[in-house]
Amino acid sequence: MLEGQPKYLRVADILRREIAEGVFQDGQVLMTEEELRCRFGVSRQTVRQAIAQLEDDGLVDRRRGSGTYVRHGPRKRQGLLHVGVLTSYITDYISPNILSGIETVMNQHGVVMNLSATLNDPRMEKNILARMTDGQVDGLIVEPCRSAEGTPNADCYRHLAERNVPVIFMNAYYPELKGMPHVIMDDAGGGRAAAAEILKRGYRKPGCVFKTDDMQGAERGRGFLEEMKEQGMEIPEENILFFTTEDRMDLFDTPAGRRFLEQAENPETMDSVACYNDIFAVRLMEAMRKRGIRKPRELGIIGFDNAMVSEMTRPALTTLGHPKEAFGSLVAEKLLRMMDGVRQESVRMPWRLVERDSLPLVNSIV
Amino acid sequence: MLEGQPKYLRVADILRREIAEGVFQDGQVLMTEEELRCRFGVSRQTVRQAIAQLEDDGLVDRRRGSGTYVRHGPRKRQGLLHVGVLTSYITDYISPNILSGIETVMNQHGVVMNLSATLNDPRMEKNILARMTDGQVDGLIVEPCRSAEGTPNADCYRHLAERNVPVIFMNAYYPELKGMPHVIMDDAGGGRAAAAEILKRGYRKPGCVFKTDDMQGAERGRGFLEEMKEQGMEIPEENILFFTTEDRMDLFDTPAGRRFLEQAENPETMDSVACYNDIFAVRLMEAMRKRGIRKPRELGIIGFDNAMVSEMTRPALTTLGHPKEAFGSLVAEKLLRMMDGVRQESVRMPWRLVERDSLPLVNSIV
DNA sequence: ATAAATTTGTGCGTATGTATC
DNA sequence: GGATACATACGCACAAATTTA
Repeated sequence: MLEGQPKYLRVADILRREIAEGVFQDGQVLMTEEELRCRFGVSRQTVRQAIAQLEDDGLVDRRRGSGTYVRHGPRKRQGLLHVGVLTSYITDYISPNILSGIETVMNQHGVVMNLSATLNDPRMEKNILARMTDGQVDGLIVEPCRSAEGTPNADCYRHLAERNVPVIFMNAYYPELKGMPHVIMDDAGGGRAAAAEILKRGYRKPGCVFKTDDMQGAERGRGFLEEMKEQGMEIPEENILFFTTEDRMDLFDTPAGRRFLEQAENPETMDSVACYNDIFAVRLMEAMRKRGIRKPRELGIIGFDNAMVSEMTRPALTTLGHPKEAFGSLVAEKLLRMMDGVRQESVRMPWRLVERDSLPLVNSIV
Repeated sequence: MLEGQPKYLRVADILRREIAEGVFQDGQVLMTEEELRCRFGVSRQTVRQAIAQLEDDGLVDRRRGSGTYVRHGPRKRQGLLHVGVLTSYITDYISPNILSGIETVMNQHGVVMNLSATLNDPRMEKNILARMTDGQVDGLIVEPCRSAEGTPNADCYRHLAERNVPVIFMNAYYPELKGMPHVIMDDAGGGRAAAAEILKRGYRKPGCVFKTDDMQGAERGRGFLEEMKEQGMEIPEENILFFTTEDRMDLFDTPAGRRFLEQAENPETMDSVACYNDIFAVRLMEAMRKRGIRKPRELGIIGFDNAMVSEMTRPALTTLGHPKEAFGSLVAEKLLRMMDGVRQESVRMPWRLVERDSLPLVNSIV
């Protein structure tokens, strides 16, 4: 055979491309085996072998006595609807709360949930998407990985879109995927709110710790610094600590982390810190306590998310509260509506300040 | 064709079974297409169609010019391994803790987790299994539904076994599925421990509330009643409340539940209760408090699982502690070993009494 | 090292079965 | 019932890869 490739694969490729290009309408389509036999000048067996490939890919349905049908849009399943959920982690931090909101709504609607963790790794994301794409789900909720960098998996998402599998993003989104809605927190606004609160409470030497490889961190940091600047507060570079997923485990043991801690030890150079989230707020407290040079109370700290830990630390964390369960429910409900064919707009939810003990008024510090 | 089934499927089934039974050794095996043609008296094409099925299931490898090889042990995948996890609920009660243990281990081994909830409904279970069976996962962790009644989905599990997908059950198991290992708590032993503890602390009018449609509840109840009997304590029927998943939401609003509460209100008829788990222990406390007739402190209560709520109630719950994270990790590790082809034994883990305030010594009651 | 034999892969023709319209 | 279209089944020929003599 010319080209080395067997005939049936070449036929399959041609048909695959034509289907992708929309040559065939959605209803009853694809020529009969007999027609294809004539068109390509091969035997009917070869045509069947080619179509078997397409069927494997979920591109066509063969119905005995009726014909071979092109399947644009999601595979019609008998029985229950299935929804895929991709998060960075399943049982970490506030994920269980968000998932609980999603699960509740899905259960109410009798929809099966299928949950996988990406560990914030785009390769993992690709791998899971590949299976989801294989006609496995009727809808998809995704928490992006390293959203500040865009995604190498845009093709996978476009592929889902081509099959009419609705996708909604939560907590962040990939800017290159225009058509897909998202539900996020107002991260830039949260950063501004944190800055405003720090200044309102009388702090004059603020610092901050923000993650830079996801959209949430980048936006929170941007908002924070902009608000500070607009209110006339210049923050020296040494008081700013940026980090990425890589050093999330031992941030305050890195050179940059240690330099930051030294700044934070001295009340003359730093009197308050806005932290990417409650985990890092707690880690900062621990690191300060371990060094034992300043009492934690002497450094004002504000976190993000209002995670469980924020209630349990001493002093209890002042933080911007993430709606968690309500957030998850909203995402789930929007996805269900999309699965009903109703277009959904993106949503940016506001933060709510949760005042506890870690960011006291300046003159109340002992 | 006789039997309605096409020949190629029947040939495939026979071969599948023989592979499962180990008729073929692992190295070079499976007879050649020509031999199979003679053996089954069908054409070579039909044999090839049958073998194509097995190949789809990942049971055999075909190598041109060489032969068709049986693949015992897990399917070699390109890319990552995928593990399916089926639990009753994802975010309820102690599930997140168990899942966290599983997730940690899976992440350490670079295995993708795929999580679905059955809502304790065998139909849901079947639905999810059907997709998992479709060559989607390399291993499966299952928390059974209504395990006391056996399962209508035994076929699905056998189907998985035939395809060399290892399955491990947790918290309970289906007795009809002999070959598959499980990791469970020693529920009967826990029931006995609860009974012994109640008597040791001087209670003389015990009652109990147990679920009957899952193995855990049935075993806990059995152990409890047996231990009581062996220690010479007869429990009147009115002090025993059995229930099923259906009335889990409003147990103490059912006729039987209300009768039980009336018994519990009177110190002469009941002075202590062993509860199926911590949720029902808390519900019982609430129901008693709502009726307002006795102070909760006057009724000794012991729960199961050491869930988060058990620390937060007043009085804090005395309970038998479930290892949760360690339990999940153990399950995950065993499954991974099974995926490496190492047979695993079932495990029954012991309970550990967590003494708090809800089951005080009798003479210390005010 | 080469040739021959073996084994799976590809391709075609034909006949018949069965579901759908 | 008849026409149509996919499903199953068989036989044959040759190609390509591997193993064996």
